[in-house]
Amino acid sequence: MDVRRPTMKDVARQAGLSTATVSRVLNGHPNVTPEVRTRVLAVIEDLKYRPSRLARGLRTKITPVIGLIISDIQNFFFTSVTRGVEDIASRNGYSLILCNTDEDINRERAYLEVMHSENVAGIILASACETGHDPNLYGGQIPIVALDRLITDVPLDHVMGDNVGGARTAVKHLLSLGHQRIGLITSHQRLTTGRERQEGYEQALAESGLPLDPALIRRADFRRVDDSRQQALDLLGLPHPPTALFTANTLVTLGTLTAIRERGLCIPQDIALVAFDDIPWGSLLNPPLTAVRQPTYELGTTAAEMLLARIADPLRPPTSIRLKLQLLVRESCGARARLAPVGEAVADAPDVARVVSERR
Amino acid sequence: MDVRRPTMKDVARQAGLSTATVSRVLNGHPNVTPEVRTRVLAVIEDLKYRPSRLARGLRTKITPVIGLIISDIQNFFFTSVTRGVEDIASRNGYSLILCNTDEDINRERAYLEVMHSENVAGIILASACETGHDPNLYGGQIPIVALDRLITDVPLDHVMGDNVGGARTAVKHLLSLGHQRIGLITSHQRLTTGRERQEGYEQALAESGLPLDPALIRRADFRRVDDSRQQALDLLGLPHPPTALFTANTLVTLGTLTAIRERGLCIPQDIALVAFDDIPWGSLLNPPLTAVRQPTYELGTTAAEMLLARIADPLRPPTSIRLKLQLLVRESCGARARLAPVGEAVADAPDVARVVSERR
DNA sequence: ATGAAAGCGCTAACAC
DNA sequence: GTGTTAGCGCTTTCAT
Repeated sequence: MDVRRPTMKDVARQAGLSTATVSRVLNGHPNVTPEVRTRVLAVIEDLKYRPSRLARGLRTKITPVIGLIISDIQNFFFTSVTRGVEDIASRNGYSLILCNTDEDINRERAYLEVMHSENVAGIILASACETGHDPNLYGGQIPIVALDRLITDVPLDHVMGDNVGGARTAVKHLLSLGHQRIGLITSHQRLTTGRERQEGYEQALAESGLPLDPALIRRADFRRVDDSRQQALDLLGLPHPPTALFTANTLVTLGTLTAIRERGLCIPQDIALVAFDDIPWGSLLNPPLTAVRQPTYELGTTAAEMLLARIADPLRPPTSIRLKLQLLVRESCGARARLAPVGEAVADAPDVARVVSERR
Repeated sequence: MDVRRPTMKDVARQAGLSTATVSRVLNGHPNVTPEVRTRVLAVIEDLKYRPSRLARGLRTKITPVIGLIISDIQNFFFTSVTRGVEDIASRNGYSLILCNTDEDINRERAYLEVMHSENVAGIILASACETGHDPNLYGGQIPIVALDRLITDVPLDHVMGDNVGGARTAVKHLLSLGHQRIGLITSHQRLTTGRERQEGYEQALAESGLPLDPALIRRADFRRVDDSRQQALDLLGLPHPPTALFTANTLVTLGTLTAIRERGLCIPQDIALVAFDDIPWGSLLNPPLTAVRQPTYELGTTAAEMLLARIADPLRPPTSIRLKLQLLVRESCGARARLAPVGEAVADAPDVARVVSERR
């Protein structure tokens, strides 16, 4: 048994042709007799020949692979985005290398190095930080689309949600419910997402003429659920505690819910909550979670399409897309959830979508 | 501005050496003067040179990449496994290509083709089916470790949880609570996981001398949450409905919980539930979820280590590892959760671990 | 329409 | 210790 994988040479020999012709068949070149073409195909089938991407990539300098670098593979936001990216990629003949940095800038760099040396066609990147990027690694000849997080020190294409608008709507919802003291638990300010969501929070308060109480704004290390929990406990333990909470990302929401539960508080009687980012189990919580939902899958497809466009035309000017978010109001008693559009209004969006929810 | 990436030749020229020497430096070869070594390194730094993995791979026939093929990237089970794989991989200088088949055997094949032609060092695979694998694709020269799901038609290494034992313990727990009519909602039987968990269910009943009521066993298309929901509704609507439910995987659990909620039933008063596979939000549900927990991260690290071992020694006999599972009993009132070891007892496992849980 | 041959960037004998 | 050289498997002129 021959342990060696068959090469193009083997195919050529067995078909009594040259490797050039085999290559032409493989690449759908016009100048090939149908007769020859079928013969080559037969031999390929027979030998179970599979072209080496390595060799091809080395020669052509292009590989049909795109890289996706995310910071938390456990986060529903990113896995959902990934599916979007993947669908567009595979539909266009690209395969996907997915890498998880765990919010570690060094791992991010390492993976970028890998992708450079693998010569991938393009990269979609949710960077662990906003600035401090080596232009050589990030601004090189390989196209990069920044996902979810703004990168300000290198000119790139961007795809992200309308964080400010989403946060503003979330807080306005709480305001409309009559809350006057609304706490914010967010992440550190290294990431634009955290800052933008805080911006939305502040805008909403300002628009209602409410003062900003710094004591109600907390930052948690958003990788450590326990830290969010602690911040929430602090907030709830204040002499004059907030009546509502806005949590700026999934991990913070998790920690906050844990804290609320520990304190034996009930939502919404004791404390109201609106979360940024929906979660798969949101409707099963008690009460079901009200959240600003990002169009995660579309974020993924959009980023992938943008990357493909840039691969096709490296010279097009950098573009930036903000996707509209929706506030998903789940009502525990009303047997329904309301979907309210959010952020920069877009004409073609439904004003209110209604989905039947669970009884309780 | 030179758009071309610098090559080894460029480095060699600028350093006044041959490419062979540069290569030696890069690969930590002994026969290099320290003086030369530092000079080369300086030039590399200066030129921002990065070796091409493509060329290297083509030449050496090995690439420091391992592939992980999973069937559902949205599933916590797999993302957690992925982190385990990733940690071991990167610790050993490998990068990870992650591919998502969406339970589609054709996508699985396509990705395997990709990995073959990328010449990856090895593959960890959660296959979409038990049999029907092309030995050419699955039994070729590239090492494969089967993860989570048994592959019976090709001899491979296996790493998976003790499904039978886990399911048996789950059902025994329900029996110990006094339940006599226990429903099972599982997946189709194409996958060994579903069959094995049913096996455990049946064993537990048999050991208690209870009859098997086929009406209480339901199969759902486990990709469609709504199907599980429907099966659960059916079960709950029976003239003589079960008093407890055992759900065999996460998606089924999701559908079942939705159904229970729709029916306005309360756990555990109206219906008891034990799930196979824990979920991140399990402790936030009301009541918190009792589940058989798989050691997901360890499943990943174990599979990766097994793969590395096989890469190092392709001739070692195929081995199969079953990891022990634990029943995680979360009690809503008792302010604590109990961890009971499950499956083939292993001596060094703690008998009972206690974690403080939330008040309610 | 097909073949010969060069070369992509790297490694590994083999010389010296 | 360092250089020379021959490929790895493929694509792509340039001939024919």
